[in-house]
Amino acid sequence: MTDLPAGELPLRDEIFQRMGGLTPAERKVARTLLARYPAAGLESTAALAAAAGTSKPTVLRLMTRLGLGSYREFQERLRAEVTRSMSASPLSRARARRAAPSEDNVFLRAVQQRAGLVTRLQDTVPPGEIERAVSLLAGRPKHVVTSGGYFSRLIARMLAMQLDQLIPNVDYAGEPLGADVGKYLRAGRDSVAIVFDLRRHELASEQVVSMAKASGATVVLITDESLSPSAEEADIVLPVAVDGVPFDSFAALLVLTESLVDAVFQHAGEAAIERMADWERSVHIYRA
Amino acid sequence: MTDLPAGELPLRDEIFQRMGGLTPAERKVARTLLARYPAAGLESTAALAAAAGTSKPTVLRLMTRLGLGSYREFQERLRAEVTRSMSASPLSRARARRAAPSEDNVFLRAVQQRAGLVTRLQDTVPPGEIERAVSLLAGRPKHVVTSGGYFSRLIARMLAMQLDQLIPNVDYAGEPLGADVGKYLRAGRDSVAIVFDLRRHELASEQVVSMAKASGATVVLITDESLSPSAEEADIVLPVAVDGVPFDSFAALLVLTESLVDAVFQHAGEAAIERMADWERSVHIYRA
DNA sequence: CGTCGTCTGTAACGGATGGCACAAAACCCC
DNA sequence: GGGGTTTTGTGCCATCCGTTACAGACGACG
Repeated sequence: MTDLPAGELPLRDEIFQRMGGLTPAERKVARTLLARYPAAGLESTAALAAAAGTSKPTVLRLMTRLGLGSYREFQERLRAEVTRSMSASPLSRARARRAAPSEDNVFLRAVQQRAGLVTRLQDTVPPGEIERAVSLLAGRPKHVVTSGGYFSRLIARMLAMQLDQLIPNVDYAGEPLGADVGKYLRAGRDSVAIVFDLRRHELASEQVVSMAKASGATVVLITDESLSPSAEEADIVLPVAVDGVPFDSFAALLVLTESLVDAVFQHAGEAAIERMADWERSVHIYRA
Repeated sequence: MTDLPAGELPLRDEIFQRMGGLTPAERKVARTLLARYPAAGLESTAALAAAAGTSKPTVLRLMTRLGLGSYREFQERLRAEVTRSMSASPLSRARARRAAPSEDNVFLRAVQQRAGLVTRLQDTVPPGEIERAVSLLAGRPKHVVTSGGYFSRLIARMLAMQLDQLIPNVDYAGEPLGADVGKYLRAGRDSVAIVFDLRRHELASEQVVSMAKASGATVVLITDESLSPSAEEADIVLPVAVDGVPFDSFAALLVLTESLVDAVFQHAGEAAIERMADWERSVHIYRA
């Protein structure tokens, strides 16, 4: 009963998986489709295009590329999928109750919740997007800058420190619109700007992204699942789950950046190892 | 479970309940709506009318009678409901992952490894130690200072920022042996010093712990499983798993601190909420 | 049987929709 | 740097949409 026709994944997964082989504008559509699933796909082409920041034909081209026939066919499949998923919903209600092991230990509950966020990372970040980010960073960019919002800047800083061990010319911009503006103006065609912008999106991040784009840099945006407004301008978007009660958590964010660095290391090989050796030699910390 | 705005039942229940007060033709529409929910409602008025064996205007009259404004409004509500319901059930995801091309993905391996570290947190940190740490911080200490090593200072800083939202007089000491030494000398009998010292333990951390102890502060040490040398002097020791290849990970460390903050918040109650409100009021970040 | 009120379908209208051809723009590779 | 290719947006059309006005159908009650 839960079986689908052979080869027919749920649309969400189909899109998720094939994101790598899309053109940039198509990818923007795919992103908003996943971010607001399935509502975004049940609206009109015009509405979807507007939400994604592109045009109607791009939406239609996405459909043809995914091998779904017309947009109407796509919507029909979506509706069928939704109906199937909702008629099975009494089940999911039971799951939800079981998933909440009502332990009165506040701390452990917080830990488990965050462990869940980390696990979800495999679902929120499209593999294709990661791959692109990794080869971008491992492909000897001339210059890499990171920056973030009020809290997320700390993760940005950590990313910069870790990345700096692997590749040259990595900078952290604490005040991208102030004292550190030069680090962005220096950016050129193969620079990379990594921008963090999480929930309660800050106005400044949009300006930073625009500035980076304007100077020709490739922009990697790391944001929450609701997608920062800057997502429209960014070249690569890595969405991350951060929601928790009462506080949002950076757990998945940190794991994402660490794993990104890890992957870059594996990908860059020789050069990275050499640089790490240099690093170890010149930066000396007094050990116990 | 899923709490809705007051008075807003799921549309399905709303229709079901008010079926009695409908005209026969309207009831036919309602029936097909319920029979093929929600797909039938996401199609056009013409399609729905045809499926129900009536005419378009009847469909529209149903909407007005149910107090939903236009048909488009109705569809919008339906879409929102569907989205909410589907984002709560990450049921189908596992399939997609299994079906994915089995490139032994470096990134995913890194993520999973870190997820493991977070899970192990429940075993590495003694519950009693956590409990003591929490009641220490929630017990209105006069003063709290955090500091860390070369990398871990970033986590220390984050902890300070988060804690600062809950309790007064929280400081981060970037250079505990340099410019920020005053923050430690100020410490008294009920001050708390939180020190991070991870693998490749740094000499400086021992000095910091000694200094804090000397001035009467209670010392909380957060360290890796092999235990920092400073563990001997510390009052509370929270061990955390950090080991990974090729790099150690701060994932569990961050989760520990966040969850600690979470627990302190739950424990401190009223006072913390009040302080958070103040914080929210005075610190304003420009949002998008 | 006629009249009233309610219920329902037909017809028509403006606006929005999905789809398409075509030209501009961006990109890439010699 | 420039030729060729890919990618993307604009303008347009036929169609379908949601909505409204209107008139016929039905039933109740005098």
